[in-house]
Amino acid sequence: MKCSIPKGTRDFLPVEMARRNYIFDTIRDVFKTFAFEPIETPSIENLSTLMGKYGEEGDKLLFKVLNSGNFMDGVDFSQEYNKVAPKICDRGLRYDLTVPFARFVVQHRDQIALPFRRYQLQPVWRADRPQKGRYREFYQCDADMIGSRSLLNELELVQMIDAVFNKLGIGVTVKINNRKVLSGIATMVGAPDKLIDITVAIDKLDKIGLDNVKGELRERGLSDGQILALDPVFNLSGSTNDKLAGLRNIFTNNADGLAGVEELETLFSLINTVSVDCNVELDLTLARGLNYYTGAIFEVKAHDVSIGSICGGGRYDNLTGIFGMPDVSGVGISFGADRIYDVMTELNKFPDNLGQAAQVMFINFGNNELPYVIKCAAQMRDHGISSLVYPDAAKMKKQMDYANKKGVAFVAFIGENEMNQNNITIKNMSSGQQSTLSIPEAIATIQKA
RNA sequence: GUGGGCGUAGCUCAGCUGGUUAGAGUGUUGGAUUGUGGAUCCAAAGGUCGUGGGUUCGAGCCCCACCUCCCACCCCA
Repeated sequence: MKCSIPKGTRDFLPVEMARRNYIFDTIRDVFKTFAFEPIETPSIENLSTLMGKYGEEGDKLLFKVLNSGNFMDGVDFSQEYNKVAPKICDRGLRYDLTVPFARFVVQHRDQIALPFRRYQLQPVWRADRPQKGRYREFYQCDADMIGSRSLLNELELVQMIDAVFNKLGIGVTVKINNRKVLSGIATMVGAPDKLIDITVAIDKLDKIGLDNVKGELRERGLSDGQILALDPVFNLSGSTNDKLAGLRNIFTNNADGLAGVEELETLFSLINTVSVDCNVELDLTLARGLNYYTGAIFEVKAHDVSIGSICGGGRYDNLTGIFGMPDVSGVGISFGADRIYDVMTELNKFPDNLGQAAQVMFINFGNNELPYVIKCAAQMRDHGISSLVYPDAAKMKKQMDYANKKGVAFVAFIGENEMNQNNITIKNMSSGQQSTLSIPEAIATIQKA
């Protein structure tokens, strides 16, 4: 039988786990220092919780879970797939952590104090076609604050992004935009209903160029006049302040747009009051497809690596409203641990002392010495030293070879001599040095190494 | 969902314009070496050449279909 795992999923070897945990630990530490508390939610949610939150594309990418039992009874299978699916699938795998979090807040509103800040490190699933940096199962590391409209929250998210990538040693640019500015633009050209179409097209500006963007806008149903009306936006240039000032002029009498500009002005002036090492820039072409965003939107790109964004997020004013708890605004970011892993691999940024199965391995000479060996190993473990007793009295070469491959720091020899004199011989595997010591001395030596 | 590329040993790959018994390196196992690893040498095991069909006297190689993985678009972490 040929064994394999489903498309877009991966196994992780011990080395990989050590590196992944290094990323998770780094992110978790930053979240904790910003006073976020952990929660978890189930892998499967009711499909009704998930559907319609991520746009048409997102609905297609949801993994749906087939009902159990006689789910085919009374279902008309001659209908289209998207009509049949909701009837035979009541549940689906979560697509992100933000929507389940909104559901969580509504459901547990009596047990949490607003404003509430939580972090959550869990896998999500998308039925995308896999490719570089895109998996069907991947981890998101989310931090969200809910129940506060203060832009201080946005500032702290930027500081957290800065802290995480600083610790990991990755150079990044944080791009910031505001959905209200985008909808202001849509209103300005007289196509508020085309907000998504306009943003998706504008998003591609740096990739396909102005002419192609205009072509795409035309395809998406904007008139030539409307496209022409966008020119003042495309012509904005200069510093962040210049662009924001330009937008103010464009947005006279455009309440939505002006509100967005004001938020951006406030956020950028806040950012200027703190010290941030990474690049932070205003990017008016940043759109982000998830259609629950209503205010600030963030996206983080790694320098020197061509991969999608490694972190993203934004403010959502009414996500809980869908579940029956209106007027609770939230804002959050999500770190893509798997992409960060890929970036760090490509840039060779992992520390090389990560992960070690055992600090000391006891050579197995046979049943005579074994009771003493077991006692020694127990003492080592009591002192927090990870210890391994080779399970079989195999040939010395084989045992040494194994210790070498495992990368254990010390090998312990306990034969007749050592046992009789209550000693232990330990060998440092990287230096090759070897000495016979009392057990407390050996413990001290290993702990020092 | 659309387009492109790949598929030969556990892994990385070679295999000539189609020719008889499919190779190397690495890894695995055993030995040289009975209380000492990384090096070297020897030996062994390991393949329905992605799957199915077709062309041919003859297919790993040519043709068709399907599958997989990779890459790009789309979208996004």
